[in-house]
Amino acid sequence: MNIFNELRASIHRVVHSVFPNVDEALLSRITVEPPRDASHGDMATNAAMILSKAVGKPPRTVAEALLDGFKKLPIITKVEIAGPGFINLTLKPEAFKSVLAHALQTGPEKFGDGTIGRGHKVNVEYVSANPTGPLTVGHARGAIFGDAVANLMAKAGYAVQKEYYTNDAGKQVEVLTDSVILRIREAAGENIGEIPQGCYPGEYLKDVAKAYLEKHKTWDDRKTVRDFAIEYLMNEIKIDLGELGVRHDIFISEAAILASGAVEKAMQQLTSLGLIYEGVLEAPKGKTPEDWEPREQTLFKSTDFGDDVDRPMKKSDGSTTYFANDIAHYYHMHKMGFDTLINVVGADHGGYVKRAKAAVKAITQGRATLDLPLVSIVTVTDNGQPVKMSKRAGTFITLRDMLDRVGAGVMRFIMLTREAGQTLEFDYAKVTEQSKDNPYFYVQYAHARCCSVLKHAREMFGDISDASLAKTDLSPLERPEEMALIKLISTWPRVVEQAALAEEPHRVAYFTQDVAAAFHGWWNRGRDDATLRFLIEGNKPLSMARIALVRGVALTIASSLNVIGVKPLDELRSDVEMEAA
RNA sequence: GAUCCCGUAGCUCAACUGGAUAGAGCAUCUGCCUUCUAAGCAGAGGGUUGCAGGUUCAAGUCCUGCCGGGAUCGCCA
Repeated sequence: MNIFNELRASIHRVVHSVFPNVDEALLSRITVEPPRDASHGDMATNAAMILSKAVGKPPRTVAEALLDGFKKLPIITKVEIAGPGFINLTLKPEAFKSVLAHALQTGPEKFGDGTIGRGHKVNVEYVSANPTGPLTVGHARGAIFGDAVANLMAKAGYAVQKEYYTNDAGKQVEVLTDSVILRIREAAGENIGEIPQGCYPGEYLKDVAKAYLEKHKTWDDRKTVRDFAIEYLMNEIKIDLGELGVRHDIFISEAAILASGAVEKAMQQLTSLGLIYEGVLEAPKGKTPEDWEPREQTLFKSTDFGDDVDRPMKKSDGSTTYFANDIAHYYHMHKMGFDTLINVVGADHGGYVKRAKAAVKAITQGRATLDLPLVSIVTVTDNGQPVKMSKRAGTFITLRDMLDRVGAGVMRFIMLTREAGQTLEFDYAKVTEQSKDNPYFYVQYAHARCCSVLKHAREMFGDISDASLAKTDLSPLERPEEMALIKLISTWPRVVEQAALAEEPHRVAYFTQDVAAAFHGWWNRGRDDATLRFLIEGNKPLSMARIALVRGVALTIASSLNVIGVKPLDELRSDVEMEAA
């Protein structure tokens, strides 16, 4: 139930009846949104300004013409023309209250569910870290972001698949194999001296070696070592992700893609489209690599699709480049029925975006689109001081370190309080502080307060199940604080839609804070003004209506936390770990 | 040299993909609160949105050119 969309449809109907000649394209530019300034009413539409040119009249005149039609809409009580030609609409309070009733009926799981996705299949690929070591906090941010985007799109009505693409082929796993063999020899008593340059120095590989020796006697077969190491490390990765609450639907292996001949098929497809040729690339200008020499190689004509230079498909040793393999992978996903592909990558992949998008466009002949949201780095501090890196892992702070320190809930929430493209400072002291300055705590506190009120309410009035609250008469709710909350709650379905379209889960985190802030504000008013308390003895109708609203706040917070992947807490006590999950 | 990301209050960040007077929190200042709804409350000041042009009814948002920070630049993914 999304009153914004409903009202938008009504307004489009009115516009169409007044100006029958207006075409669909123009109509689609007409928006209905809540104005920033609440004194401008509940909703504002730009219809008159959009239509002005096509109709050939100034905006305010167009607005006049639309006025009567808007006034006749049943949920509208007031229509005003304002500013350059905005039409401000005031809605009946019942319109918003019906959303609250609907929320109580549907519950936290379903409230806010949208239909814009129309069951369209979307593949979201994220994390996809190489199985060469433990996940870092950087991976954690990508994992959390990707997971939230996937949840968000699923809630907006898309059929979402969460994918982990395992880069288990290529040079890095060979380096891994060398490094593990070294550690195995070390574990077997050999003196290996310093870890040579180019090998992974991390001590976690000692564990791999030890586990290997428990199962195998020799290590002269590289494939056995490699397969063992990959499986071992992938398993570790899955354990970490599991504790973070991230569970992928599907793991696709690069080695399997290669073995299946998918790369050859993709190459054939591109060749038949006339997009593969043998040629020589120019050296990059400015900074020429020292060992640069012109070389003829197999190139993909990505410049036809918006890229800056054509890209090589084969390495000098004849094997395919990672880019060629990725194209095969994307093509594979497309053939599995996904024509919206989202691939969450680190900000260091910025230079990769154009060519990847070009490739998908080319090989699917425009039938599929690829989005590559870039996730920036995380700097970890404790009280402003840089946090030491884990020795075990080598040079990174691991996801595990952070998980042990603050828990999954804090990580998931805090990492979504910043736009993905912005670097994020994550301060251990700040994010675990129990004060209103910590957004995680602030939101959980609001939810816990709601639960506390509901507990008292149950003692006072008995049955306050969602089913019975959904039938409660909400007409006693008329204070500004109450209406503000009701209106805020009713925007949740719209937030889901907008955030999903923009692929920006941070908006959900902000929304959650807005709801919490409004609720805390209402609560605080009750300290000074006893008539604003939730449970008023001797006034059951008002109390019940307020209980319904409190429950509505709680389930809206729960619903939005659900998208973020955070478990809402029913109570906070200082002697209890904030992280209950 | 090229490409991409970023630049908003003293600080950390928002701003509903072009809407009205650019908003929160922290910090600062001024009041209030000895309560049972602990982890405070209410209010105030604070801005040429890096700079300069352009597009239009309307620009933090789109285009062009600069300035500054970061990332990347054939055989790592």
